[in-house]
Amino acid sequence: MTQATPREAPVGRDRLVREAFVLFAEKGFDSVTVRDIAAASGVSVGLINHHFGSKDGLREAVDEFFIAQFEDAITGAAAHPEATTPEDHAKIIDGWIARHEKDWPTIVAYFRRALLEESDWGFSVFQRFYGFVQSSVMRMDAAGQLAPDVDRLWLPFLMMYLELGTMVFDPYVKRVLGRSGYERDLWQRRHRAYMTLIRRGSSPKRAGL
Amino acid sequence: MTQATPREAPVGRDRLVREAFVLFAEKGFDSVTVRDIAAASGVSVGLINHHFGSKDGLREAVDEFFIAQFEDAITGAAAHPEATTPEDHAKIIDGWIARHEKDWPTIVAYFRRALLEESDWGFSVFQRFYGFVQSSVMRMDAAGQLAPDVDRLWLPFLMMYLELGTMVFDPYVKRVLGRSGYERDLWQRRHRAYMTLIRRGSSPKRAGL
DNA sequence: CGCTGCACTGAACTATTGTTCAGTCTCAAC
DNA sequence: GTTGAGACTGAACAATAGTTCAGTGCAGCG
Repeated sequence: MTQATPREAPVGRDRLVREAFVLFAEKGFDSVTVRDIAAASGVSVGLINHHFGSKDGLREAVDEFFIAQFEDAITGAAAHPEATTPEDHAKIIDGWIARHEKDWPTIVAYFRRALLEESDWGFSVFQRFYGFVQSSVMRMDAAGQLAPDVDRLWLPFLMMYLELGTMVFDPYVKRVLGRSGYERDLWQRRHRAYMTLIRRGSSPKRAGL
Repeated sequence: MTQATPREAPVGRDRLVREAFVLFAEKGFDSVTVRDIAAASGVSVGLINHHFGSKDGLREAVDEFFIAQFEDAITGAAAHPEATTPEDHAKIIDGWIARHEKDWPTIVAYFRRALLEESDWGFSVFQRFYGFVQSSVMRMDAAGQLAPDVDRLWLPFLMMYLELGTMVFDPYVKRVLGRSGYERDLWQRRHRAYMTLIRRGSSPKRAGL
């Protein structure tokens, strides 16, 4: 309680969260045993329940750890109300990805599993991302950047599918193309393709059919 | 071996596959026990290993059962080389969905898991879907229906993301909107929004900025 | 020095789960 | 009627996993 408490960050707890994060991302929650995690962290099995009460408690801690990383991506984006065009909000996302380049594969893997499991917090991430994209679309609309016949309900979802789909289906793209869509040049091409599609679609200029 | 063998379709085996299909879709392979499946099917636990050798054997049988249903969707689509526009191929998909309306939620759930679990056959479905969409795009291109600056590599993937994203993220859409995106009116709206986006994008007519 | 609190250990415990197998029942074939 | 094959049963088995808990070591404190 006094200020300079000497043991404020139990080393075991910290290691457990980080190692569990990697293992959960790699193999999935059910397929990882507490003994795996303890071994990878170099601690004993008992420590997990000592700190987290149960394996599920550890999962919650890992989820919080993961969300904390996303936090600045979402709130950081919301802190840019001047972002009105798709370019703007895509740039914010790209910036965040660039900052997390090192552990990007692990983040993608964990996120995939979170979506699969339909956990509450997975939904909360989805929901906040939706709020971000949707308000972005509303601003575009207010600025007269949206054609009148565009569906205001579905457009945000479709934009999210393009963004999240890139993430979720990247393992398959990798197997089709032989390389990840997140490799720099491919990613930049995807970026342009996304912009083009959102703005002008795929039909040639002369009156779309 | 003679022609009219009386017990050609063991009732137990059949029920096990169908019930396991539903349970796997609902809760995921790992979360379903052989006892769950046996109880739901009204048979004994031993029967599973009698017919399938192991729980994994049952999974393979369920996968085959599932793929068999998709087979006609893919090959049926490939059997329509006259389909050139996005409308055409969307119509084929819609037709298939309509034919499977009854067990559509289960199919979506199972497919979701297959894609997110990165199973080999999940990839093969992705790959074939890619082949279908990609050749469809190539035909559009040949027919002069593609703007010159559209990225030929990414467009098929982006189109797939819109299609598969609707499927994979539907549970979340359901929680945001309170209804599934596959309910008829929403689905039709999404269909139009998809078409509009693919063809003309979201910008107003007067030269998209 | 003794006390207290806390991180940490690891053997033991318990529940669950996939698998096995000896045996039953049914039905077609001879 | 006997036989054989295959569907089917369910108690028993063995492995695995999450959890418990008595105990250790150490750091701060009076």
